[in-house]
Amino acid sequence: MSKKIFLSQVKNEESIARANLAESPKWLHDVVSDDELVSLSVKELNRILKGMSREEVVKLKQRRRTLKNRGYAANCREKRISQKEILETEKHQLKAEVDRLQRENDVVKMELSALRSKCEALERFAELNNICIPMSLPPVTATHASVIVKTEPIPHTTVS
Amino acid sequence: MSKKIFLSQVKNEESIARANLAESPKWLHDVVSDDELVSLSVKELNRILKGMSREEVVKLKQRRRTLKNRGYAANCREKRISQKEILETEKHQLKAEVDRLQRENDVVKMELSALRSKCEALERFAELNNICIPMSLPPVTATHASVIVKTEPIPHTTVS
DNA sequence: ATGATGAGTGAGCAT
DNA sequence: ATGCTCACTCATCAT
Repeated sequence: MSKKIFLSQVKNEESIARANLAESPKWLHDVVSDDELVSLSVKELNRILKGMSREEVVKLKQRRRTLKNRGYAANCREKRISQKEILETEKHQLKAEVDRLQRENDVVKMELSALRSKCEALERFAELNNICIPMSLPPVTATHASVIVKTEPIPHTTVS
Repeated sequence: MSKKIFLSQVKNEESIARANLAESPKWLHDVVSDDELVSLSVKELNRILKGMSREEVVKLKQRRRTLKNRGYAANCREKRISQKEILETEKHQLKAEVDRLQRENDVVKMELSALRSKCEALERFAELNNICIPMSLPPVTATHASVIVKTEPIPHTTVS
């Protein structure tokens, strides 16, 4: 799913100082570096923990937890950002789709308008010339949707 | 624009302990509460600062800054959330618009299809009955957009 | 000085 | 134990 970030975390001087002075004595960092400590498996961690005092074990585990948390926080932020980007992408795609449909709609409506005028003109022409159009050809105002009618046989009846 | 949050910030026990012990001695909180301190104007703050030692002034100003920051952070989080909600709302609106246009499109296309069949039938009827249609009534395939184009001028020229 | 934001920390929840 | 997320603090940048 999401890319994991645990290595190469950057700490500013203040943080480093705090970490070194308050959380764990310098020599612990000689045993394992941050990057190592955070990526160790529990088995490997336990091997390193062998021969350490209770307090040392607690300190080291706490440092590991803190480093992990640092990574989790970074993931959390990255996830937040990428989700926002996804939302924006989807939004732009929908916007493009709306524009496309709007344009298509305009075109079809103009075609429809032109064709309707044409059809009405034909009917007026027929009426003026006393041509009787068969019942099977309904007036142009009818809008029952019969899409597949192109091939129907046209009944032709001549009247005057 | 955005609602400001400075009052009623919640701190957990650990934070309170840290604030009390490390950042400012208890008695400073007797002078001004957090809620007061954070909402004071500079003038009012200076009045309180009168008669305090340099160090006390610095401490109090730092506490004020920290409290302000707490509020800024809360605003920041809230802003993040509301912006996400805005994005989602816009997305849903666009989705609804797409659906609406899609439906409208379908309807218009069906009308167009039906009308086109109708028109073709009329012309075939005319041809079968040797009726001569005047030149001013072009064939149904022509689509010069003539009459009731209520939409704005879209830059598309040829359609069929 | 004030406000905003990225990164790091611990608390607390869920698995 | 691990992972996530919230609230907070601090550093840093902009106004």
